[in-house]
Amino acid sequence: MTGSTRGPNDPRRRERILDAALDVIAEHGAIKVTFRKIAEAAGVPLGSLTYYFDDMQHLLTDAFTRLAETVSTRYGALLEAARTRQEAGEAVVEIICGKVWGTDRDLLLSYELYAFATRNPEVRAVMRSWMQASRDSLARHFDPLTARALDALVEGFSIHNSFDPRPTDREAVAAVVRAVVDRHH
Amino acid sequence: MTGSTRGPNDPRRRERILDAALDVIAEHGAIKVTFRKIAEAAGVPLGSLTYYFDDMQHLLTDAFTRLAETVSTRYGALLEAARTRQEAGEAVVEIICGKVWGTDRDLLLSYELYAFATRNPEVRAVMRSWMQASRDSLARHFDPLTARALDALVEGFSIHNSFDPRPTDREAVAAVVRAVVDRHH
Amino acid sequence: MTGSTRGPNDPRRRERILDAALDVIAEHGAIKVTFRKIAEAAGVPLGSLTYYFDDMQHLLTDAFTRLAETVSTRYGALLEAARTRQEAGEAVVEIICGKVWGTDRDLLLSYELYAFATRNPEVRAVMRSWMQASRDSLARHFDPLTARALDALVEGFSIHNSFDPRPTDREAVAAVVRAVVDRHH
Amino acid sequence: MTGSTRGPNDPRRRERILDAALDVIAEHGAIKVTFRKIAEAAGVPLGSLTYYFDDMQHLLTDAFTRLAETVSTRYGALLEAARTRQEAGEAVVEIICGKVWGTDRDLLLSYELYAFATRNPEVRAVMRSWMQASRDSLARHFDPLTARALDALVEGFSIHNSFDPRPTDREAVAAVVRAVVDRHH
DNA sequence: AATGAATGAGATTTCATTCAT
DNA sequence: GATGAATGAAATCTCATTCAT
Repeated sequence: MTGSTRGPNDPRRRERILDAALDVIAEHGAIKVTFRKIAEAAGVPLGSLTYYFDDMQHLLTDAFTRLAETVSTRYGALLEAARTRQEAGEAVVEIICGKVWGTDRDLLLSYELYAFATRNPEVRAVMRSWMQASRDSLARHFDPLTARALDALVEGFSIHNSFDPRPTDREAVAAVVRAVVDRHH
Repeated sequence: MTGSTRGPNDPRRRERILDAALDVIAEHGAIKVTFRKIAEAAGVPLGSLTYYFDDMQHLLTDAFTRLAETVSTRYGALLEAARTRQEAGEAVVEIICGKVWGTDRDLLLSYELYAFATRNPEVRAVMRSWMQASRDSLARHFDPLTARALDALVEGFSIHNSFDPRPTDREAVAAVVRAVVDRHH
Repeated sequence: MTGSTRGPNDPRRRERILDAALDVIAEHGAIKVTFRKIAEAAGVPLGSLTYYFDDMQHLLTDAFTRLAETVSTRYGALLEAARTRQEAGEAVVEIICGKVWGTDRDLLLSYELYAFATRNPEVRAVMRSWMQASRDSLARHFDPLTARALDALVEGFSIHNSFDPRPTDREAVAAVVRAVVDRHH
Repeated sequence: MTGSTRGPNDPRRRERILDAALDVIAEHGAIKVTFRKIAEAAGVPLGSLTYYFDDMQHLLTDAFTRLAETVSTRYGALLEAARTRQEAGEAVVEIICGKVWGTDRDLLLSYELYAFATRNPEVRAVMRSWMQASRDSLARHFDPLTARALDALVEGFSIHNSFDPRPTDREAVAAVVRAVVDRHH
């Protein structure tokens, strides 16, 4: 009996439940999440959900919090790695056009997250931290307004591209980013 | 004999139900929509919901379609009204900072809309028309890429501002818009 | 405007509704009959059902009555046509093995009929007339008990054959019928 | 602590529900079965019906399967008990005229069963086993065709007698059975 | 006479949550 | 600590029937 992945003493179970919840939301939509579906997706007994989480509201809060933190971390890592303005600008383009955030799954989940956060102060706070963190990262290379503008571009282009049958390509996105970055000149 | 509340003469009932559905979503979130809440909000008997709509899925599809069309129309009107590049740029700023779209209600509904559209081809198609229409309006004054960039800015700034305790102010937004608009100079 | 098959002044509409009701029962089972399905099958407006019939109970009563009469007539015609004991015996075999009654549809409907008749004195009376009529026909060639026995054989073999992957064939049935007919010898 | 009416210890509940379902069908007809009536008859909470059975269709399938098995067992027991041709013939008469199967309740249920089985392969299979089993029992004393003929007589006489104000009496039935049994002589 | 839009009553079904073990 | 059988409350949905036209 090695450290099994289930049964009593399963330290990762809580996290697996949250990930499963996000999977279920991604697959069926928050509108159709049920305990049963989450339990099944997580491979845990039904009863353990209400054992770990007081109720669905708390479970979703934690799940969306986890999502925001995960995405924020990935997003931040790319920006932090940039050493120059040039690299920072390229990182922004990469975030928009690459698969950093632009995964269909993550984007879809972010819509659900925004909707949920609007009604949930706790999650809203996490989102704000994320927003602040990404701006701070950008602010190491750009002035505050440019940081905000780039952040807005990431958001807007990502969403529109995901619905667009002919998304704005990397070259074009880069041109817009350059214009915003060089706007004082 | 004014429009009675009963009998076969209530031509606007269908629309009233859809508006009520959006109200309920705005108030409680799509995650908590129920027929009962919608019926109450619309002031119609419960049974009439499934008389007008095959099931909840169809009702929501029609409601979100209506939302997309409404918002698109309002959005488009502002852009169409612009006679010069200058005015078009100001319209973009107005859309971001004014109450055209930025209503908390509409913004919140748009998150739910995006989430719903991701799973619903019919609604997705309406969203694409909307996106195309707003780009076409902008394209009367700007080149295609600038149109896309402005559209992305509207989306991104609106969302971020709605979550931001200290939103980017009108002056700052205008500066960014100018940079994008004048990016060739 | 020739004598159209629908619209006002449609003398056959009542019968078409009853036939449609039987079709619906045959297709979905009495357990799932609805006014809407019947109206659709009959090609008549929904409202005409309750115009012609007080309620579902009455409609079904009339439909099953019609069924019993139809089947009884067809059944009786074959027996009446027989001129000799020999022919009467052959008619019985034909009823069992041919498609006189043994249609899957009619047999299925007869189960529903029996179930319905058990609770409905009016329909039960029709069924009794039918039973009496077929015995009377048989009694022109056979003594009363033989008539009853043949009637029972028709019932029993028809039912069992319909469920039997390898039904009793015509030759075998004929042998049994002969044994019953000739039982005094 | 006897078997309590609540909590996880009610091993016979599933069967009680099925019996209650048959009771309700016998009383009101399959056409009017509802979860509520069954739950009341079984003395269980409404929610437990869909806990034990996916939906009404499954519940009825199981109930009719149970019916077919019960009746088949009782029917079979009488035939198995027969030691001689003579006794087997008497058992057949007893089945027709006695209260083995001829109960109004069981007969009525069998009409509903036949109707249901026609649409339900699972139940149809159970019915076939039953038919086969009773023929096999008879075949221990009679040739295969005689077995089929007796089986048909049981079916036919039982049904007709149940609708007949003056049913065929035991003596008469016995005479017919004898004729079939002795048909080679 | 005939219709079909409309609805209320009730059906099925779902599911978060409880709680005995 | 952990479970899953069980249930009540409420959801969705169906449909016979009514009734204005």
